[in-house]
Amino acid sequence: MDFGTQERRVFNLQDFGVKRGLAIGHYRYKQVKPGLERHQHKGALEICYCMKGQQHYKIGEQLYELNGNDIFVVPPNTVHSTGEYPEDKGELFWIQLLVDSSKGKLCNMPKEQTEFLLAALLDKSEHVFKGSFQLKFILEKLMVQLENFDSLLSKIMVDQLIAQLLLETVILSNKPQQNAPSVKLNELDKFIHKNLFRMIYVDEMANLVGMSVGYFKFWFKSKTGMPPREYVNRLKIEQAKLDLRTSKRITEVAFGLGFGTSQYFATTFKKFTGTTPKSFRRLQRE
DNA sequence: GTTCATTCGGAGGTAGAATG
DNA sequence: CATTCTACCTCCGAATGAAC
Repeated sequence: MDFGTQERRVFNLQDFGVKRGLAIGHYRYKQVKPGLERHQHKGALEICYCMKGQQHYKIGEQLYELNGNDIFVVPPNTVHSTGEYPEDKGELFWIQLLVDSSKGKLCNMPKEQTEFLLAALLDKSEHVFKGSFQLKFILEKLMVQLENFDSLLSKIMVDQLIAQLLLETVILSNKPQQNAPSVKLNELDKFIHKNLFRMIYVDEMANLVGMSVGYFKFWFKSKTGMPPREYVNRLKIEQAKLDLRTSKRITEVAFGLGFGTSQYFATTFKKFTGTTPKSFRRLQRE
């Protein structure tokens, strides 16, 4: 049941009789992993559902940034990678579907419905758009079914869930994107940058925008896709990368960003970058 | 001396439901 | 939309020790 405890899993959809499917996968990393090399999926489009944290994709020279609750579609036969970025801390699902209609039906849907859905997705490829709670629900259910696949009932469920998933994804892709950055979020950003050198508590941020702490956390996550604390730490680590290019000692950099100890700074740094401050500095100098 | 991995308890943060 | 409550859990920071 708790597939979330495993950090990464991939299912081959062919094994489950989904003729138009290649693979479906899920990861939940507590710290970054090495990035993905340039690769492509022959005849298959890939949909990525970034649930938590952040993820970058690069197609050609174009870089795409996904935050929590974002969806991204990679067209078939398109070379893509995570660029210079790692596979980031966070949670992500992906599914690969064959576009060639001669491979059979997709989830037992009538042909024209399948082609309609896939065409709609291809149309939105290389665009980032917002997901929904419903999607997470479907994806988790799907993974549980694949994990405990035992009967015809499972097969029916899997087909149903994939169909639901695609339908929901297409509906979301057509929704107008309200990505006007909120005024409150801008203020917060300024506040955080100004106070990057010290500890920043969540209740301070909540006060700043005039919300209760409890609601603030919910609101913040719905806007940025990550909890307040993580957002602050990401910014601190970005600043740390700059500071490490100077001749400051690592301990100084740590204290300068409000970390209580250099040890804790090192672990946090590694969580978001994949390397420790010392080796990061060494790499920069080479 | 400096940096960082490991371990561990408590503080603070998070998710989710119930409610106005 | 905003608030409060609560059970759970992660993260922070101190201590220790190893590697350089």
